[in-house]
Amino acid sequence: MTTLVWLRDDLRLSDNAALSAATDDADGVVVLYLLDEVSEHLRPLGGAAKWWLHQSLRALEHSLGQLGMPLVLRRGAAEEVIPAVARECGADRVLWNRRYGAARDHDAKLKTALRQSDVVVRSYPGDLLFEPWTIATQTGTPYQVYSAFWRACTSGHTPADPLPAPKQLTSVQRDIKSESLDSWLLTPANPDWAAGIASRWEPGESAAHRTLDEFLEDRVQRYSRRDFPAEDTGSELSPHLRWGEISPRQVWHRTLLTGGDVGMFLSELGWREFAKHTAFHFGPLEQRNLNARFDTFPWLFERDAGFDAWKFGRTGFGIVDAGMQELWQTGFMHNRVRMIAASLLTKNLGLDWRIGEAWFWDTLVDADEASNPFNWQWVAGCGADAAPYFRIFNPDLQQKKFDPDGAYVSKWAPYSMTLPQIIDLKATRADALQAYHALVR
DNA sequence: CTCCACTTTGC
DNA sequence: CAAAGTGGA
Repeated sequence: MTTLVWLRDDLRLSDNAALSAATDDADGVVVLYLLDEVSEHLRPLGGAAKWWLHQSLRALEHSLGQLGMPLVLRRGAAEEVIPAVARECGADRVLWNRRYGAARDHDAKLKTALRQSDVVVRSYPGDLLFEPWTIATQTGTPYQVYSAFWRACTSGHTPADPLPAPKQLTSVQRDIKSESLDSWLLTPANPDWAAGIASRWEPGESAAHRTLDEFLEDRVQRYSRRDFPAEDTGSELSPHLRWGEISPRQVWHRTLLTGGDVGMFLSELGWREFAKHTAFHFGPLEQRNLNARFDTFPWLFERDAGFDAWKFGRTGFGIVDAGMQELWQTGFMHNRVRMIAASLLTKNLGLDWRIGEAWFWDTLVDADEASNPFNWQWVAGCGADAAPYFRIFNPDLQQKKFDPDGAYVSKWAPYSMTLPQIIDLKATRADALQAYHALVR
């Protein structure tokens, strides 16, 4: 028996069910990563995500290499390339870990096609704590409210124990054709805008675990201060989770082992879970409003001067400008600052949330198919939330509250203090309230 | 059916 | 302290 393991959003060796299942194969294993930029309905990766992917594949190549296992790189449509590679290496078994977004239609089709040509196909739990179909209300419908969702997850379910990394894998004897990672041009060359990203982040499985260790050693106990962006209490795990360099099950169990006041952190893992379950049931989330009532909402869809100012942190609202600079320079923005920046775009500038979501998609190293549009919709008011339409952040007040000594603003956008504010908060707030009110009336 | 609870915020 | 609508048991 020869096994093809197809890695996707699971660029790790430990807690990788598909990879572990291949260890019993003595004839040989082929491990493949496929860059699929042609299949329909797959969202093209943003620039920052591509940068991360490149580094993460390098790290994966290295750790597989220590097991004597090459990483085969291919490009093309999964429905063509996977069967072709299976034929090339004489694989009679193909294994992968599940995806829960738009790609799962392709996976399902491929599974059927491979089985028709007598290839054994098995899929395993992917990058979630719980399979989406196992969490439902008493009437069997998906949850639409976070608190009830998370309550249901945490009472009555326990995430599976993580699997250890395989100790050995038998590589197939023959040479399987592989493309060169550099030829994919995932990292920018001219100009190299990724320097700031590279100095903040280290992709790869071992860095992911180091990041978790450092967080659990100390910052997790200050996590109640997570709303203060200058205090660096975040876990910094989001991009590692995005690429599956670490699994949420590993994070969950290691965190509980640490003990202490970890509930608040775990519930952030819960938000990630909720976004992904919501995308599974109702996605894709990046185009349609979850709440269809908002389909007639008069958001502007113009990438105008206001949008340009927002993009590059020149709005004159310090905390927003600082966040946008942090994003542009390092591929990341603090969670609360994301909410404030998104609120300014959707409520005060009156722009369509999809415009802001697309910018985040291109610039965030943790840009996630579910979390990113889910959270934008939450702020815009059309998402999975029973909150009132009049929840509009005031960036000046938010700054006073969460960056009281101005440390965050002076770190990222000290120039902002002298800029004029591009809109009048009071007037635009009133406009937004009126538009939202017209919708619910 | 009724009742609780809701990543709130701004004033 | 009020703004308000609804998911979920």
